[in-house]
Amino acid sequence: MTSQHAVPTLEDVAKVAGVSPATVSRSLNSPSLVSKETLKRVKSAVETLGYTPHFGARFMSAKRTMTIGAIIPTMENAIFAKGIQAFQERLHALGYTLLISSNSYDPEIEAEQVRALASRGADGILLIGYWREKKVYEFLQQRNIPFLLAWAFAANNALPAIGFDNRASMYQLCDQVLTMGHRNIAVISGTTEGNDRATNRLKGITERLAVAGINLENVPIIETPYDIDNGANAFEKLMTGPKRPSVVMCGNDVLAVGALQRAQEMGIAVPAEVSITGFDGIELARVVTPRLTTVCVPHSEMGRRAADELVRMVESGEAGRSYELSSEIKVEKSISAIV
Amino acid sequence: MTSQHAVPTLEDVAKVAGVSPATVSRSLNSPSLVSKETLKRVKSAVETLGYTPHFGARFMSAKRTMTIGAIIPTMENAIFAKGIQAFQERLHALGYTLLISSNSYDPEIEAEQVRALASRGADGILLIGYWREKKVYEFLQQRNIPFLLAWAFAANNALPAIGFDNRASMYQLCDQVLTMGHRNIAVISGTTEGNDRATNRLKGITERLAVAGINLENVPIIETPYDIDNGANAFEKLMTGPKRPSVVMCGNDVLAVGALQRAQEMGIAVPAEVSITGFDGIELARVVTPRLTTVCVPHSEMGRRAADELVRMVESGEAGRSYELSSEIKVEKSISAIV
DNA sequence: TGAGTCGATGCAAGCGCTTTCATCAAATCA
DNA sequence: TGATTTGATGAAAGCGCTTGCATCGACTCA
Repeated sequence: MTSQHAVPTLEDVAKVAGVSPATVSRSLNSPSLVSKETLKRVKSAVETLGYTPHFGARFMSAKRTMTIGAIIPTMENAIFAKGIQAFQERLHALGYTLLISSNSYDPEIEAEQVRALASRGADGILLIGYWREKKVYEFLQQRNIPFLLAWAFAANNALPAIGFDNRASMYQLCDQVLTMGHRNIAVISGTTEGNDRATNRLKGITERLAVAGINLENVPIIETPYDIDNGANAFEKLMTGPKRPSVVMCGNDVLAVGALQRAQEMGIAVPAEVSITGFDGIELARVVTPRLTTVCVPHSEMGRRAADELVRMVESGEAGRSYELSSEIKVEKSISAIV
Repeated sequence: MTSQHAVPTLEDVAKVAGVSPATVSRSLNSPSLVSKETLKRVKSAVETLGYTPHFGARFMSAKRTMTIGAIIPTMENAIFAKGIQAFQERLHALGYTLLISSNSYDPEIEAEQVRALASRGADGILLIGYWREKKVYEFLQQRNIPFLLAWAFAANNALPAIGFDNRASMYQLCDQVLTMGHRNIAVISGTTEGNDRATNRLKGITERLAVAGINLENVPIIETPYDIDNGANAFEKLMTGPKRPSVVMCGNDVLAVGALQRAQEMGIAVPAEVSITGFDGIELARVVTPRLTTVCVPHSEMGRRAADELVRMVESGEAGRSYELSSEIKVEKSISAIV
C-alpha cells in the first residue's frame, strides 16, 4: 500500500525544478528574492512531489519556529476551552501554530511542560495565572522566551499579564450580595493551593466581609477542586450544618451549578430558601434554572488579545505589556434579596 | 536581565562532564550502555547547565519524535474537550506529547493541519470521523503516518476507527421516542455537509421513521451549526410552524439545550407540551431542568483507548484496529409519553 | 565604452543531535 | 599465557534546511 518513496526533501524539489536547494529555500521563504520564472518552476515541483518542509531541519537552521505554546490547567472547563479556542484562531490568522498542554493543575507537570515547549522551540508561551515556582520564570528568562500570563491581572505585579482582577471582581460580587441584605454567607471555593485565581477570589469575599464587619469565624468555607459533583457535595454539607446560610457563594460556575443541582435534589428552593452565586459566566450558568448570578469574563476576547500581545512580543522583541479586562456582574434569578 | 548565555547544547554538557557528545547522548537515551560512573557525571552536568535536548536536532537524526497529533473540529464542545483531555493524559503517561489543532469544521484547514503535523514529525495522528478528502488519506499513507479516526464507527468501513455507531445510536433513540407514542416528530440536526457524524445521526432518525411508516415529507428538519442559540432559534421556528411537533429530536445536546431554553422563554412546557431529546451525554444535559433525554457516549474512555491504540500502531508498525464502543440511551424528564 | 550596480542564483558552512564503526582496556576462555 | 569476547567510549558522518558570501550576466551611468 505504501509507496517506498522516502519523503521528499528540498533537494528533491531542487532537482526537479532544475535549481539549487538554496533557491528553493528562498522561493519558499523569501519569494521576493527569486525571479517569477523560477518561482513558478519551484512551485510546480513542490506540488508534484507533495513536498512539506521538514520542521526539525527548519528549526535547526532558522531561529524562529512560528510556534506558540500554551499551558493550561484543563481543557474540560469551558472557560479555558473558549479562551484557547479564540487564542488559537487568532494565532492561526497570524501564521503561528499553537501547542497546547494541560496539566490538571499540577505544578510539577507544568514545569516539565515549559521545558518541553522550550525544547520544541516555542517562540512564546502563554501561562495561566501568576503563581508558579520561581525557577520556572528563571528558566524562561534565561532562555529568553517571551511569556504572557492570562486569566489574571494584578496591578501590583510586573509580569506581563492579560486578564481581570479576580479579587476585585469577587469583591464586587460580594458587595452585591451584601447589598441585597445577606449576612449569613457560606463559601465554596476552588482549591486555593498553588492557584492564585482561586485564592484571590476567596480573598475578594473575605476582605469585603471583613469590611462589612462580619466575623469570618462564622463564615463556613469549603475548599474543593472545581467539579460539579464536588460543588454539590460541598453544598449539601453546608446546608446540613448547624446553621443554614442564606447565600452560598461559589468560586466558579461549575461549583455553583453543582450546588444548584444538589439543592434541587434536596428539595431546597433557590433562591427562596438559599441564594447561589457563581463566577466566570460560562454557558452552564445561563442554561440552568434559575439562571446563575455570576461574574462574566470575556474569555474569547482575552484569548484573542493574548495572541496579539504575545506575537507582538515575539516579533518586536519588546517586553510584554499588561492589560486589564473588565468583568461584569450579572445578577440573575439564583439570588434573591433578604427582606 | 537575561544572561547572554546561549542555550546549552549536548556538547556543552559533554565538556562539563568530561566525556564525548556521543556518550552524553547515550546517557540520555540508552543509559544501559553507559557506566554508572559516567552516568552520574553526565546527569550532574545536565543539571548545572539546565540542559534541554533540542527537539529539532533530535528530530533530524532520530526518526521518532514521540509526538502525536490530533485534529478536532473545536475545543468548545465539551464532547471533544473531554475526550481529548483523556487522550492527552494517557499519551503523557505513555511518554508522548500531544499536538492539538482545531479547525472549526473547515475541511480546507484540516487538510492544511494534517500537513503541518506531518512536517512537525507527528508519529501518529488522530482525526475525527470518516469524511474528508481522499487526498488527505493518500498523503497520510504516502508518508506512512499511522492515523486513527475517533468519534465514529462504521462496521463496513475498513479505516481504523474507535467510536460508536452514530446512526445506530440515534436509530435506537428514535425507537424509544416512537415507543413512547410520538408520531409527530421534528428534527434539529447539526450541519451535515462534510460531517459524517451529523449525517449518520440524521440518517438514524429518518431510517427509523421510514420503518415506522411515517412520511418523511411531514417531518420538519432544520440543519444548523452546533450552537446553543442556533438550537434555540430552530426550535422557535419549529414551534411557530404550521403544526407543532410533539417531540423535537436534536443532533446533539448543545442544540437540545438551546431548544429547551427557548421553550422556557416561550412559555412552552417541557415535556408537557413538547418533548426534547439530545445526543452526547455531556454535563450540560444533566444540569438543565428538566434533564435531557439523550445518548450517553463514553468520551473519556474513547480518548484513553484512542491513545492506546494509536501508540500501539506507532510502536508496532502494525495496522490499526477498530473498536466499537457502546453508547447508552438515557431517558430523562425532557420526554414524556403520548397517551 | 569601461566602471559600478543590481538582481538572480549557487556554494558551502553550519544548526545540535543520533548512530555506526572503530578503538581500547579489561575480563574471559582454552 | 595468547586469543577472544565484552563493555565503555570516541570520532565522524550525516539528517534537511537557511543564509552569508561569491559569482555572473545584464544594466545603468557618465
